[in-house]
Amino acid sequence: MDKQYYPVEIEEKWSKIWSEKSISNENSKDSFSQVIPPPNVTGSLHMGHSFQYAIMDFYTRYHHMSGKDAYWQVGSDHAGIATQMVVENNLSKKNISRTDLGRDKFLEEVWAWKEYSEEKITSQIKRLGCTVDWNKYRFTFDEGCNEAVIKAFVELHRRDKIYRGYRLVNWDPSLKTAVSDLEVIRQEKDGLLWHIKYPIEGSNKCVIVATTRPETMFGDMAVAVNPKDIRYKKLIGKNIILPFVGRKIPIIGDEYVDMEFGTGCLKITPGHDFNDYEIGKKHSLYEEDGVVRTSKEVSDFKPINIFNDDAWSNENVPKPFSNLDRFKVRKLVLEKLKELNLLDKEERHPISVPRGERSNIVIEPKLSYQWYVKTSEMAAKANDAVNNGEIKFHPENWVKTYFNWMNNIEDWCVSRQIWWGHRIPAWYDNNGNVYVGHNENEVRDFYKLDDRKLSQDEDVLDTWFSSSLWPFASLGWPNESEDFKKHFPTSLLVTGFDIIFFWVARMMMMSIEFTNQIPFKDVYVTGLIRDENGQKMSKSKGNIIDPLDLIYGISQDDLVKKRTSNLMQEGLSKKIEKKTRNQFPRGIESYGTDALRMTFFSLATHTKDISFELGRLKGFRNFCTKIWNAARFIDGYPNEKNSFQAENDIDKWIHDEFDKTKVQIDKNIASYRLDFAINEIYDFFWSKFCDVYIEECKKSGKTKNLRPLLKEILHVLHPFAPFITEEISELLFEERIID
RNA sequence: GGGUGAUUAGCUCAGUUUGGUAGAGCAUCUCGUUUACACCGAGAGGGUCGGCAGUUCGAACCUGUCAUCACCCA
Repeated sequence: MDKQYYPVEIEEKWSKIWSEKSISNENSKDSFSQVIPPPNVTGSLHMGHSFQYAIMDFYTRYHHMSGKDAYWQVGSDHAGIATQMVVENNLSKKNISRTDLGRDKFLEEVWAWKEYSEEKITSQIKRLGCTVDWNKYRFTFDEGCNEAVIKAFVELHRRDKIYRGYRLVNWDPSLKTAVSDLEVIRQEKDGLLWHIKYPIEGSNKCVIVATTRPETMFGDMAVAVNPKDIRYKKLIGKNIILPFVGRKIPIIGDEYVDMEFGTGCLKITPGHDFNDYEIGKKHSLYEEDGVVRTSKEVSDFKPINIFNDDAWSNENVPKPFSNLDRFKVRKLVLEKLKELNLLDKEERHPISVPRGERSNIVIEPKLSYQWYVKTSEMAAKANDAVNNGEIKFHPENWVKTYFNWMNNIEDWCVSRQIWWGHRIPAWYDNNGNVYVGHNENEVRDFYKLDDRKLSQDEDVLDTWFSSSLWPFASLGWPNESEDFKKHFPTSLLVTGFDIIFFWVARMMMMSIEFTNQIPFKDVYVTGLIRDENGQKMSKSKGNIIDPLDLIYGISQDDLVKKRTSNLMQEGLSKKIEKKTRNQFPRGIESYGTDALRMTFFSLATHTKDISFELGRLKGFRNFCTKIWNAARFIDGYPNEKNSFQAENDIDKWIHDEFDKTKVQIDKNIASYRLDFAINEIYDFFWSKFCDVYIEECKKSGKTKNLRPLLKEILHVLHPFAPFITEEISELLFEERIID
């Protein structure tokens, strides 16, 4: 054995071996299975991935070693909007837009990018030593997944659980697509509340409405007051003449109006606000010849839309306000209102601004046709599975979060107006009739259509739609594959709390819908890896650490270069460089994968935010070195015995301690407390095996049990630190632990 | 507005389910290089467990309340 422990050499050797073979106990009837949360093909893997993969790999190795047929499905995610944005950004550097290329050419670019990113990601997963079978690799946009997606969509449609509707959606004006409510991030901000005078028809009086969005006044269809409000009660039924537009809009009474808020008068803009939409619908507002009326027929409801796809004002907005960006419209409206003395006052008011998760642009509610999945019935079944204990969350507390959302779940908007993704299997004829089917021929057949011209829906599906099928689609569904039969439902899902709604809940709904089975039994919910100050790691904060840099080490200059290249904001560069040089005066040392892995386990506590601190990593590298040196010491003694046999009190003591440790570790593993488990083995190995037992053996000279005991310990240690244990096993015992 | 979580040694965190002398890693200090390991060994210092009140013989842990911070939903 080398005098020094060089993790990098050892790890490269074993990760290559493991990437070229798969482990399985094919003959075992007992299956342990899990699917990887497929990483997005948007770039490379970060700390969060490595963290979760360490846990998944731990459980795969552990269950494999206990004789189960352990299977870990590997793959990656096409990540619709995210990937399309990356490719668009790359193209924009060459001054090419996606519309310049057209749909087909653009998709070729995305596929090329996918190959590039996929290569990077898979090589990283391999380098981490993950025990997956690369022959079974899947991609959420491969042929099989496409088949699954189409089948799921068509089935849902034929079961009346998917529909096309015209309503208000969260519209991202920069990406020009609808997004789901989950993809909208709300940002608290200091804003202003404007009080605007609206003249009452046939009088010289006004009502004053308070609004945070004066630019939407061109879409106003009513002013609402609370019918209990004695100030305004008598105005109900009268009309307002909308400034600039001249539209006559009614004053309506609705309990929804908060009398305490603002002036107690609410302008109703059903085309551009979700609450207003509901009120507008309730009163069935519609415009006719410049007059807005209410109706008893919901079908009469017709909101007015004042913006185009890019959130510029459209032809429903009079000059000079038309054809302007929404924020310019606001500015101009306020100016003109002031001129007309219709702006009563403005006051400070905290507002929450909805922004696109990906684009970070302000989301504009917009009326459009979209496809929706009906969720209530599916959600109820998923909830049953949690309530009756079929699916368990670890830590248990996360069920609260789960139910918090599931009990208020809304229909899921699944259509996206982008190009990269599963095309919606719907066709339209020239009369606007919609037909859903597996392909055009099947559609004609199913609907018994003549040879009328059909054109397919241009839209694609939300990425999470395909992700929601992943646990069974990746195993072969809708085909009755061997993997599906043997490994579904899966045993365990390891994922972050941030995607419980996006992913976990939706997998549960879809799985029960299509397989009649739960997708997984245990959900191991992990926290999110933050920097040493608990801050989210992000490019713009300049605090990102690449897991590979912890494994290999990196010089200060290279780290600075990595953190400051490709920054969106130029000015940040100097600040980040200074901070980085301060924090890492000598760059980052090489710690190795085993040390990183064990650090992750020790951090896998029950908290949401996990601060990653190098001190912890250093401690586990020291531990690896300790293991190496202990093995090297023991290697100095001849192999005299194949199994441990206690010959004296200290032998009995250590084996007793070892047994106790194993019991604790098994318990901790079963209850998903790898932080406890790693502490157990750490303490046993260092404080008991090394500090006491080896020292006593040295003194007494009774060293025959050292080798056999080490061998036993290596097996327990292996899922925690696979590389070093496998290397030592080979060097000392000429045996593989995992084979 | 509704919800969840956090607050413990200089730093990063366990410990709270089943109340009973406060733990780990890193950092610090002292001593040690006689043959596994200085990424080491022997030892040491360091915390009135966010504040207040209560239950109890006894509270980091249970109850109430306040404060600060973070996140989620509307």
